[in-house]
Amino acid sequence: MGRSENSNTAEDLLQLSQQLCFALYAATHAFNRAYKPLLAPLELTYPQYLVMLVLWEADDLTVKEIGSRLQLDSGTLTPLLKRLETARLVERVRDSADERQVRVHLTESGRALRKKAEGIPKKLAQAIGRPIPDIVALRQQLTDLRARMDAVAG
Amino acid sequence: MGRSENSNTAEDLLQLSQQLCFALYAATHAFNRAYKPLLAPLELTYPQYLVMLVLWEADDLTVKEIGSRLQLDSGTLTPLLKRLETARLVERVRDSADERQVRVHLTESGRALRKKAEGIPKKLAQAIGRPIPDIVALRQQLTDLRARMDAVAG
DNA sequence: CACAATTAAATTGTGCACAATTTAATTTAT
DNA sequence: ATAAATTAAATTGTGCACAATTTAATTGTG
Repeated sequence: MGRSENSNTAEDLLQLSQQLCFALYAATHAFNRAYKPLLAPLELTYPQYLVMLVLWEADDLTVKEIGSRLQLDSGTLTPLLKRLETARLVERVRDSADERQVRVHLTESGRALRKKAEGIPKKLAQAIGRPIPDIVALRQQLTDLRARMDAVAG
Repeated sequence: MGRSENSNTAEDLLQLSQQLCFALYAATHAFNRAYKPLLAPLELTYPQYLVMLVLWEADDLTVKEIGSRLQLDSGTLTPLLKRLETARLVERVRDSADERQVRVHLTESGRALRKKAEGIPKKLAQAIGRPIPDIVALRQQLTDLRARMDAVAG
């Protein structure tokens, strides 16, 4: 109000970036809530689902390799992978060639779960309810944003 | 590859929406990592910072009111607010008119902290490093997305 | 008025996320 | 070959996030 479009003050700028952070934070939580009922039949949490997606794409990875794909460290992954092992979806075995590494591979039921998971993204896409190009563009913007943030935070 | 732009199969669509979810998830975590060093001097976590932003905008709110602004429930807020109280940034008092409610208000040092926080969004905006209209557009898209997700998940 | 239903916080329990440290194996540079 | 440095997981501890339950106060209804 009373300020032209081309004279963004420092305050405007600050406020805007705050809103972006909060919008991101809120959208992520809303997404997680939307995923919950879709993942419930598989008895997976969203982070567990991400790990399964990674393994469905490339099986038999080390904890480190899974971590680099999802930007998570062993402090997060070790207990998560133990839960997946307890659920008989994966097995964790020390690499005999390099005993520091633990290789994670799918069990038969881990591979079988993929079938049950196939319907999920479609339902979620319906929930998003936007044209494909919009989804692509938004995804790309978020990926760029992440790259910038990573560059800042290391 | 070998598929025209206008023939998105069900699989494409599924894959795309998966990527959007993951991009959102990854961008949020990258944001949190970028915030950490900026919030460290204030000794606040990002969720604590969000609560302080809410209170700086409108002081003396009930736990419920804070929760509706941030989409968080008492299970999350009660321990967080107790930590802010321990840090002497807020005080929690039962409402004498309705003893079920707890009103949260800033202390003098809670109000004073705002000065130290003022520099943060600017640094973050620099980290984002994009033109204002792009930030506005992205924020709007995320807000819309959240609204759709909330509509689905209740 | 009494009592059922509702509401606001708090509590309990599970599961990330991440910093910091520890343990053990491997690599590198003497 | 051996000591130092590096690497991969695991562990420890803090702080969300959220479902489910509990407690206590208030409101609504017969």
